[in-house]
Amino acid sequence: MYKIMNYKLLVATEVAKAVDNILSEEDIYKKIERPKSSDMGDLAFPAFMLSKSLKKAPQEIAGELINKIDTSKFEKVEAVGPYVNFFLDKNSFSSEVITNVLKEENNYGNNSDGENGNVTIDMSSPNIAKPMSMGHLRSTVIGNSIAKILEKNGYNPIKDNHLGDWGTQFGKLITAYLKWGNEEDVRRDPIHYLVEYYVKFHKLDKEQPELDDEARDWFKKLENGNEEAVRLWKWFREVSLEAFNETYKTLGVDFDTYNGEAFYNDKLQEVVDILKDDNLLVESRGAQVVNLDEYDLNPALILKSDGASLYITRDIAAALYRDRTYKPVKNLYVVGSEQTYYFNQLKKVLEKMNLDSAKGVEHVPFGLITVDGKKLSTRSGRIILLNDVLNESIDLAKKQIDEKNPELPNKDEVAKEVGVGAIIFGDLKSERINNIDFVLEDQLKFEGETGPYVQYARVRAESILKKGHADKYNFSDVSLDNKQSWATIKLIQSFPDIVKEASENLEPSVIAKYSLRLAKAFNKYYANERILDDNDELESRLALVKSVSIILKESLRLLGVKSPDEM
RNA sequence: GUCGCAGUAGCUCAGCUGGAUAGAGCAACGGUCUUCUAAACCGUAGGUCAGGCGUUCGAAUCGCCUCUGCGACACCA
Repeated sequence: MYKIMNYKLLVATEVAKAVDNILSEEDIYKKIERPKSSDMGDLAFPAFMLSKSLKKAPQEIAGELINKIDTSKFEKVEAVGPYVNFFLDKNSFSSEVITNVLKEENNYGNNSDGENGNVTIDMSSPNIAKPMSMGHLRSTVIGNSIAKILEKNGYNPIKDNHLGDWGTQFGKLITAYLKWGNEEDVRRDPIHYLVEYYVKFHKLDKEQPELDDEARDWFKKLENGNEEAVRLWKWFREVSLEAFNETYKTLGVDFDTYNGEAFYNDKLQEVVDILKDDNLLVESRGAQVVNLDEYDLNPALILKSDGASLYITRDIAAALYRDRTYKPVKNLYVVGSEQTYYFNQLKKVLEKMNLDSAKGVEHVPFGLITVDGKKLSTRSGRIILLNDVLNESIDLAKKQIDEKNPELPNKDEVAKEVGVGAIIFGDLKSERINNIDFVLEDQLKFEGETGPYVQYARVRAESILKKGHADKYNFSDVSLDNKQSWATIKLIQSFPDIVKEASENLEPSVIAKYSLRLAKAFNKYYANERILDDNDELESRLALVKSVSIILKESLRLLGVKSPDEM
């Protein structure tokens, strides 16, 4: 593989030599920083830490250092106050970076840190017979992006949709359906009608408590494998999943497994047995619990006092199953931050069980979505339907296309890519832990720091490449030596670091923010430089444009956002 | 009450895990399309980094305290 030069290391080596190794190369390397402004150079060494051992002012040290440092490998080295600023050789740096990108193409930035280790990702997890809301969007889109980021870092992600497809609500649903339901309606619009029945049930059961008895009875039948109950359950599950898959298709997300809660039904007894054998299970207030006092946590309830299992029982079964099936190096749960406490408990229980993958269990929390500062809930009717938001965004994108580029061939396809891209990007661009107070107009923005902004930057790049017949060049001799392109090139060079950072922090926003920076730098370049001018550097400029296009597309791909060639 | 997360421009957020004059986008105001797609670019204005104390040569960043908001605190998921 083409090995790109590590410029930071180069600086560290030169500084270490110049200070006669008073500080180790490693220590210096860690302290090297990137100046905010490019007229202060490309890399800088702050001389503060030398002032104690040399007993001199850092300004003085910086001034002396520039005379000792071998400057031949740099364009310029200068002392500014307490800093030694290094200016890289633009020509060779640019040439090296761009040649590398064009060679690697969308593999640029790949690394093998993950050593092909399996990573299970518990994500999305909508409830059967309920609509997907904006809350599900977050888990889906964050999980999807993390999977792609991990893959680029050499891991093998396994996306598991942990469907909410079991529980007492199915007793209610079956009861309601048999009383008021209609097969044709459910076929036509499953979620809509199933929710309607469910809501009706909840309205009436206050005055008709016999409904609850009936529901309980149906759930019991379902658990015991009653044919009618199982048939209906399977059917509800199937039609719901079809509706979900429609949404997933729109979002461009797929899964490796759909092991919902029901999948673990026959695996719960073993969990209880194992906990008993390990003497971890104790009785408390009539329930079976795992004590977690030593971690300052409340006990984890494994079985209710009536003997029924709980959510954590299934999660333990799931962790056990994943442990055996995949031997994961990480087992991630992309679930809202309100469940942090719960996941602390889960992890500790798994550790007490000595599960190999317990150390790799990690909750990947994200902030709450609220409306007017209040939590969403199906019951209160404060809910935002994901499909509605996506459709509105797609419609708006369509309008924009009709206005700005009416001749565009595949308008509907592009409107979808832009509209959906705006929603996904909007969700991923800020740190996932931040809460989001939902305002529709905020979501439907296509200008400024948005997905469409990044898409548009690449569209411009593609347009130039087409007009300049870029495919006839082989870009063998790239040389760019001007100020306009410099910011863009430095960003391109940093992409592999960004990919690592995103992976280490499990943070898609790192990629999103990077893509904005690159798009912005490119737009600026585009505005100030005539790329298609026929002169010496034409080929090199096209090579740069091509590199930008490759990386913008790859960045968006890592976020799960499509990148149209025209818009 | 205890624990967790957060508090940076009118609004939404960055600030590279301690460094140079705190940065973007939106909104406001002004400028730029006979030339590569104006979903863009340029400019103006906007700050007690919630408050306090401490560590340090140096703090928006680390520690402690206070205030404010949100969330979680065993038979829901």
